[in-house]
Amino acid sequence: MFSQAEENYLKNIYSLHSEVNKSVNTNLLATKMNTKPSSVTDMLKKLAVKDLVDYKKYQGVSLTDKGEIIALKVIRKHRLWEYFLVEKLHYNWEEVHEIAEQLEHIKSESLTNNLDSFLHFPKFDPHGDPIPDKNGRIPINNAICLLDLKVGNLGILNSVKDSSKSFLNYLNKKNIALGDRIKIIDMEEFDNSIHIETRTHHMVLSKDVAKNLYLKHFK
Amino acid sequence: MFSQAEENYLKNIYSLHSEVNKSVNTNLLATKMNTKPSSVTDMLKKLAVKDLVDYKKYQGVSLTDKGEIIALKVIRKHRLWEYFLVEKLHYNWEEVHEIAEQLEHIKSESLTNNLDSFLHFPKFDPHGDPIPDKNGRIPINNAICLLDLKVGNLGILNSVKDSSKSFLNYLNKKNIALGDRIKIIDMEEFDNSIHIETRTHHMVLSKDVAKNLYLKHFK
DNA sequence: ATATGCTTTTAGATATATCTAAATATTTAT
DNA sequence: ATAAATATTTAGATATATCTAAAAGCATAT
Ligand SMILES: [Mn+2]
Ligand SMILES: [Mn+2]
Ligand SMILES: [Mn+2]
Ligand SMILES: [Mn+2]
Repeated sequence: MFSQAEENYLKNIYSLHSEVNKSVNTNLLATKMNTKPSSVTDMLKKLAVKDLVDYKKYQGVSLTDKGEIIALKVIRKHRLWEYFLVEKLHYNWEEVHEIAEQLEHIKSESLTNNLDSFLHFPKFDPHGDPIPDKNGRIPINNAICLLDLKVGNLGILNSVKDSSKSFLNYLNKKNIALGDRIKIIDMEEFDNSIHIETRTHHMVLSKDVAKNLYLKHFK
Repeated sequence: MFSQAEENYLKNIYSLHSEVNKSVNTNLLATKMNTKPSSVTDMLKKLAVKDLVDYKKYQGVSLTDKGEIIALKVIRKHRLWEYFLVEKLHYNWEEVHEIAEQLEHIKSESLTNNLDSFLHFPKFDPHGDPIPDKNGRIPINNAICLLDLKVGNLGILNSVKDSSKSFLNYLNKKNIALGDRIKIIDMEEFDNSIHIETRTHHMVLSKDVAKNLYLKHFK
């Protein structure tokens, strides 16, 4: 039905849209997808013709209902496969995103749903991201970015925004994992670095790390 | 490393080669791959440049060692995924080939080997075809085509050559499955149809059916 | 309100994988 | 041995997805 390239555009438009909450612009999408703005423009025209995105020259792009349905299906497959890789094949959380980038494009509704059932309908992937159900519904996730908390707040690490090997290996090295209790000891105005306390350690995280950590149940 | 198109050519050259036991010709490959002879010629040139096939104009094609290694990896993945789909996701044997056509192109050696281990290193796929191990070794399978047996011979259905939905649904309807005992009651010279007896039924199979059935342990 | 710079689009090129139609080589039959 | 039939390749076209370089639109700062 849709090519891998098209599916990747839809997926990335979806995820940028949920970050910026307004129509996504060409350069941002190009950066995110590691391609050139001119390539993005070409593809957006094509997706617009297929009624998958709303796109007007120079005005940015957003998904149509039809486009969002496709995006959510790809995201559902991506996260289900990641869960499979960790739970059944014993991969670590830093190894699975790359492989799931391929598996997310396998076309078979029945495969997706049978996999879901085999895994007992998991609600979250190994990075804490919610898995859309077969109707495209996602549990709302009110986790808050570590950067937006205040000194003294306490929370449980709920999810990571960056699923790259390099970021997750950094967390591994620092012994930080999903579910960890994190307390904010201090925030440095100058560089937005954050001094935190976990159950076992004290450490200072840079802004670039903190912006990818999302917490829940804080107070 | 290699595109899906290239992998599909290598796989099909491999399987035709093991059928005809001489270099594979353009038209045969075109028919098998549902494409045109001119497309085949184009691709063979490309594969020859990459040293994956030996190809001389008008002389047919065969795999180089390098090409055979790739082909066996694709076949290994295809059959492991088929086994997974049947054993873990409870698909029927007629449903899995199509999905495996996609899964066979996922690129990750570790995924293939972890899947193999998760499945406890199966030796045969749901159609009775041998699964190459991680070194590309295949258990030799001396099953014999039903067409090549004689009246009075007795055997166990070992594998099917055609894994298409339509053929396997035909076998389902006739209540024929791998492992069934089959005895040859009569062979009709005129149209090569074969009268067989299973544990429960008598039936007549056409030549087109019989040529896709392979038996073992006959006498 | 206009010039400057940033963003976006267009024009034209490249690479892959296909196709149809025409040309050429090989095989087979007379 | 030649002609006819068949198989294969070439030439030229199409579709997708990308790129670079140049042109055009938009935002904003003086
Ligand atoms: Mn991921
Ligand atoms: Mn992808
Ligand atoms: Mn198969
Ligand atoms: Mn394939």
